Amino acid sequence: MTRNLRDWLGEGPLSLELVDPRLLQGERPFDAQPVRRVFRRAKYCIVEREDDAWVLHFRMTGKVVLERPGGKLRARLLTSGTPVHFLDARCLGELRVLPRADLEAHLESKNLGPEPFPERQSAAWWSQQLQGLRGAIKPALMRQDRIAGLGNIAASEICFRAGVDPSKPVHQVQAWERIAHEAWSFLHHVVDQESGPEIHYVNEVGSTNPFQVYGREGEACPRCGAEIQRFVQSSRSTFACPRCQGT
DNA sequence: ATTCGTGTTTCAAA
DNA sequence: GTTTGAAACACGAA
Repeated sequence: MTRNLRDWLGEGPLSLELVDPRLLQGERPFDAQPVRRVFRRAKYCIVEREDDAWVLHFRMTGKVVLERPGGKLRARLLTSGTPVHFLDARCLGELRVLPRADLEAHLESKNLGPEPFPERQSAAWWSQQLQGLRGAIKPALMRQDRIAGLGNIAASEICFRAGVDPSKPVHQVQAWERIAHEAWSFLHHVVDQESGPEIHYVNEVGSTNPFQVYGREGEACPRCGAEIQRFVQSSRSTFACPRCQGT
């Protein structure tokens, strides 16, 4: 979505049409200012204008699209060309606007760990980033302050691809080499595959599930055919193959 | 008709 | 310091 936004916004003047006032926090960016930069940090998408910075978070159901097929419209990003629509079914997404000078401090305050993507990180790096955590590996992979950007789906998928039991305590994990490889491989695969004018979430009507275990409770494991299990860790659904991952 | 669960983060409490 | 649970929200499915 960040890449799309970069393409769609270009470098010309940008302003905001606010539809749902709850979306916006901070300043009210209704003037038009040229776009300087669009980039991603963890799950935040940042649009820098001449004087301010917009920090977008899509939470679980937010998205930006050019055409508006349906869904709850929360704002429009207005350029000299086609407007960009911020859709958000559950209305948990947010847009924070702050002076550009404050951006660095703002991101700093989030305590985000380093990025596992797009550069490939080593087994030692993964092991080191999660070092000292008491709990299970799957929730640990979602710790934004240790490694930024992995969410509930990625954590399940990476454990599956690496053949690691999501419940295994971090300190007992040996398969860091496989985790490092599969994490990178999954992220590239999913970004590649999900690229396009609109991101489709798994739960949306008419979308097909592109994942190997996530959302596939009761279905056959793509590798061994055993039934995929669902269970809860840290109040989030985990999906895993009991045979491949030894759960 | 309620309750549940939901690609997340943050804050309080254990 | 670390981990867990609830809340913010809307809505289809159970």
